[in-house]
Amino acid sequence: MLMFEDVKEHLTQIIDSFCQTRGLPTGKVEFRNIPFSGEWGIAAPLFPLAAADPDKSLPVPKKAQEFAEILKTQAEELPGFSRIEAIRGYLNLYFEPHQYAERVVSTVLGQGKGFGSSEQQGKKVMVEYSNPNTHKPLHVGHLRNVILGGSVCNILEASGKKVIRANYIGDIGLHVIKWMCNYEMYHSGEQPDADTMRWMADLYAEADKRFVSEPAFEAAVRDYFGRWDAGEQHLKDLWKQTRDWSMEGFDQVYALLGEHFDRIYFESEVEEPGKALIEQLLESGLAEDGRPENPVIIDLDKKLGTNEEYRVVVILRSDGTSLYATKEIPLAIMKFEEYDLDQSIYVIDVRQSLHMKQMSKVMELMGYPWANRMRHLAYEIVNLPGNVTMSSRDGTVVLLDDLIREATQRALEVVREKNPTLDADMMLEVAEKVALGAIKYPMIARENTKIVTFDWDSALDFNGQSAPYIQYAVVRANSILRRLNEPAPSMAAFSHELLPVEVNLIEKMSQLPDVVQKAAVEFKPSLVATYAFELAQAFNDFYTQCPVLSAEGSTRLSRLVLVQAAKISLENALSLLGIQSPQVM
RNA sequence: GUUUCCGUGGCCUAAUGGAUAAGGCACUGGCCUCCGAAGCCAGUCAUGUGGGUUCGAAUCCCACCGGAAACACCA
Repeated sequence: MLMFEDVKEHLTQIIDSFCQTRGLPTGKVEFRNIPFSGEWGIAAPLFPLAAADPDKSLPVPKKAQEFAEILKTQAEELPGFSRIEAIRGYLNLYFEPHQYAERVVSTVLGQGKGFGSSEQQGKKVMVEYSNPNTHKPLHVGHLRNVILGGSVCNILEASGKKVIRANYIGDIGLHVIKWMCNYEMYHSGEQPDADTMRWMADLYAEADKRFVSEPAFEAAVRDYFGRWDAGEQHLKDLWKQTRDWSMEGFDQVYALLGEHFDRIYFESEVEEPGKALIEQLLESGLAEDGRPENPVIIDLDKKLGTNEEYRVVVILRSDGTSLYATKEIPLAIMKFEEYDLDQSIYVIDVRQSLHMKQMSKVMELMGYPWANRMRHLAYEIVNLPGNVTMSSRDGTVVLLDDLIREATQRALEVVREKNPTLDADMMLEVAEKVALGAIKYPMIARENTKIVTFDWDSALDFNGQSAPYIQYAVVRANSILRRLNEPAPSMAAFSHELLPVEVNLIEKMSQLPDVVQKAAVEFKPSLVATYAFELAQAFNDFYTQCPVLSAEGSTRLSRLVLVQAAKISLENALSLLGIQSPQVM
C-alpha cells in the first residue's frame, strides 16, 4: 500500500524499539495485507522475530503470539486504527475505515489518469519488440509479442522509466527474394488493395507454396538471390517499393492495436556493419575462421572454459554471407551508443534463450561494459489445441487479420443485440474496442513463461475473466454518472457505515500503484491483468449490493465519488494493458 | 547426452516463504416492477511423486516421473 507509508513508519518504529529492548534484530518484520475480506488493514507476521529470539523456551508460533500481544498494547496509542488484534502470531491493525476511504478516493480523483503511475526517475530503457519480417503476414503468435512488449513499455513508463520503443524489422533474406520473384513472374505491375497486409500475406503464401512444390520456381528464386547479391539496381528498386508496402501494412495493424515505435531498425542497415565487425573479431582472435569449408565461429565454451554451457556461435556463413548473429552484434552496440541506455530489453520468444545468452556473452568478451545490461524478456509461444505449433508451412497459422475481423464481427452482433439504439458508427467503434480487448487480454493474462493455447471459442468468448468483463464494469460506472442530473461531486466525506463490498473496492483501488511497481520490476503485465479483473469483480460486487443514485444524503455523495474513482482505476489498469475502455457497450 | 521452461479441481489460470489455496470456463439450480443480466448468488471437485531446508513450502534445494523447447552455418 504505497499510500500509507507514514502509518507503516510509525508502526516500524514501535516494533524496532520493542526489538531493541529485547535484544532482537530489527528490520525483520514486513507488512502484508490482511487476507480476510470486508475489513481493511495491515498485518505483521511476527514469526521471523520469534525465530530470531535466542530464548528457545517456547515454540516459535507461541512466542510470535506472545510478541503480538505485547506489541498490541504498545500500538494502541497509534491514531487511525479502529481495532488492533493479536491472533495466531500476527499483529493485525484494522484501519479506521472512513478516514482511509477518504484518503484513497481523494488520491485517485486528484491524480486522475496519473493514478497508478510514479514520478520520472530518469532511467532510460529500450524495449525491442514486435520484430516482424516484411513480405510476410502477422499471425496470432506475433500478437503475443506485440501486446506483451507494448504493455511492458506502458508499465515501465508508469513506474517512472524513460522508455524507447524499438522495432527491428527483418527486411532482407530468402523470404523477401521468394516474394519478389513470385511477384515479378506472376503478378507483375499489380498494386496492393486497401487491405495491404492481407494482399502481401496472400502473395507470400503463394510464393512459399510454389517454392516447395515447383522446382522451376525454386531455381528461379536461386537465380534471383544471385542477382540480388550482385546488387542489381532493378531488384533494389523493387525491394524498396515492396518493403514500403509491407511497412504500410504493419502500420495499419499497429494503428489498430494502438502501438507505436520510437525507433525502427532494419536488418538491411546492420548487415554491412556486421560483416565489418567480423573482421575485427577475427583480428582480435576472439573468432575463428573456418572458411571456405566451415563458417566463422566464436567457441564460447573454449574461450570461457565452460562445458556445454555457451556452446558455439556461428557469426558468418562459410560462403561469407550474413546470419542473424552477424547483424545482432552491431545492433546491440548501436543501441547503447545512440541512447546511452540503462537497460536494453529484448522481447523475444523463449526458443532463442541460448542465442540471447550467447549475444550478451559476446558483448562482454568484446569488452563492452554494458553487456550485463542487456536483458532477454522471454515469453512462451502461442500454440493451437492439441499442442500443435503454428506453422505457416502447414497452413496452421491464424492470421491476425482474420482474428480481428471475426472478433469484431462477433462483438458487433452482441452490441447490436444489447444496445440497439446506438448509431452505426458508435456500434462499430464499441465493437472494435471490445474485440481488441478480448483478443489482447489472454495474451498477457498469464505468466510470460506459460504457453498460450489459441482456440476460436475462448478467443471470441466475451464472458468471465476477459477484457469485456472489465470494460463492462467501466460502462456500468459510466452509466451511473451519466444518469446523474447534477454535476458530479468532486469529493465527499465518508461518514456512512461502509459495507464490506465498499471496503473491498477501496482496498483494491489502493493497490494499483504497488501492482504497477511490481509488474515493472518483474516485467509481468500479467500482474496488472489479474489485478484489473479483480478490481472489476470488486466493482461488480459493489454495484449489485450498493444503490448509488437512489441512496440518501451523504451515502449517495460518497458512493458517487467512489464510482468515479473506481472508473478511473479500471480505465488506468486497462490502459496499461493497451486496452481501451468504451463508455457504452 | 547437456541445458532451460512448465506440472494446482473435468478444462484454463491465481496466490512478496505466512493465516481458511483464489478465480474463470464447463455443469446444475436460482436472481431483471429496483443505477445496464457482457452481470450477480448458490453447489461438486485441486498443489505430479519422494526426500530435504524452515517455526511455517504450491512457492526454495535434490532426485524421479510426465510434457514442451534449445543446443555449428533458420531467425
